[in-house]
Amino acid sequence: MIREKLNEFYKVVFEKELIDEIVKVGTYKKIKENELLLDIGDNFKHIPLMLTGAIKISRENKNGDEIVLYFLERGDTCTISFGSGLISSKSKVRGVAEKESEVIFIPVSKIEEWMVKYKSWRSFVIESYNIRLNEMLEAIDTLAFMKMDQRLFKYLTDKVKIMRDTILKTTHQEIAIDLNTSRVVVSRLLKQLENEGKIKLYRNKIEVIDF
Amino acid sequence: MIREKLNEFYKVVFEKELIDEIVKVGTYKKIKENELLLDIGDNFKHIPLMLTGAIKISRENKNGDEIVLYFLERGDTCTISFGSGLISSKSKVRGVAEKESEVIFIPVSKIEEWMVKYKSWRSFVIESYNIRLNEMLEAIDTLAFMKMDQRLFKYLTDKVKIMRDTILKTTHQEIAIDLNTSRVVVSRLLKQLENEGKIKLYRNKIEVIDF
DNA sequence: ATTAATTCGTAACAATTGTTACATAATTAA
DNA sequence: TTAATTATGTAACAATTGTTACGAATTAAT
Repeated sequence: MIREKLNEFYKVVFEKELIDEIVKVGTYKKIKENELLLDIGDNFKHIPLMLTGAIKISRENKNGDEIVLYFLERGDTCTISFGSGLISSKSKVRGVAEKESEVIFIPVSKIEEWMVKYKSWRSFVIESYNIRLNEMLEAIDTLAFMKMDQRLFKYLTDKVKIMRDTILKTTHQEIAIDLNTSRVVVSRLLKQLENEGKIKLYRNKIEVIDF
Repeated sequence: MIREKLNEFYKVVFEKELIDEIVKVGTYKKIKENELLLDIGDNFKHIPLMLTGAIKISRENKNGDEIVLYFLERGDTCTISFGSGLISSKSKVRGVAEKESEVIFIPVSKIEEWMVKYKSWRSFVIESYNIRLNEMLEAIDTLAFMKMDQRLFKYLTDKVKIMRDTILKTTHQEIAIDLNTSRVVVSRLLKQLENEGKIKLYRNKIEVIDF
């Protein structure tokens, strides 16, 4: 079962023997919408390989303020500091399923083991890190250079791509939390975007027109 | 010469054989203050191992707006996406020497080669990525959760640590660029910090009192 | 059906940040 | 020395973002 899923989503990358190993030690899991995969401070013994769905990765400070960093998608893995060697490190981010998702969990100990044995795994881990770093850079660009109206529209269009649906089921309050602003600000800017013809507003629902 | 420098700054980490290899293929270089190490878009064939000094890592968007991400220090390396396998990737950040620095440059091709052969190198690369990711998370926290006055003070105290000097030689304009704001805003907030007794202002010079 | 809770809209105002403009002081160049 | 350049201080105002408050519409609960 894991083998089929892996072949469907990762076959271009991994060697036959590596897939055998993944099948042996990996555990397949279905994650329900809004389910918490990992929280800040959890020290994780497994890293997830995404098969289907989408995971929202966010960050929270001590005051409880939150901000969404990026989304994980098919083929992604969340290798944000799995620690190396003996140190099993603690998660710095939160991951919540944005919709029902399928994931294979790999024990952290295997990451380094396989890095020695399999070139494809080595590339995969490094590539994952690079992708993660680029996502972080994009988040930084967004925060540093964009105003709230642009950030909001980017948030909406990003989510449309992730959800593969131009109709987003969400509330202004939820968006406000994800962008670390207030509901009133979101409502105001959404109304503005609607007046510009870029979106249409409904209760619990936003249709993104122009993306 | 490289061997001595390596032993001085990295001996706790690397195996004897690895150090031999670094000595063989690495090139030692002294970087002058304000010298550009790597620019955005450069595709780099070498990664730097920092020995002494400090490198300011920043990001720029298409409009030319800039923002400082973090500083590299002794023992650090800048492995922001060195690419894996065949793809030699382009730099997404800019690195400028904040003061005179010593660096050993390693050909990118060796990174993966040594990851197979040396456990210590494997740990080093992974650790570097993790450190980098954490720096990026800190940058994100700063941008997402702090107001400009706090960001400014953090900037000053971070720089004091890096420069190992409570007197910073800089101008308001320079700070404004690093924080992606305007000179007037920086002057205003600096004056405020001075009134709070946290800093003292001079021409081309800021003394940080409380850090 | 009535009540309660949730969601959204909007006004009014506050706080923060950005911009323009200009004056003064210090430094550098001619 | 004089003139030009650079760095800083500050006022006045604009734009953006955040907060409080409240009403209306919709949905959920009793």
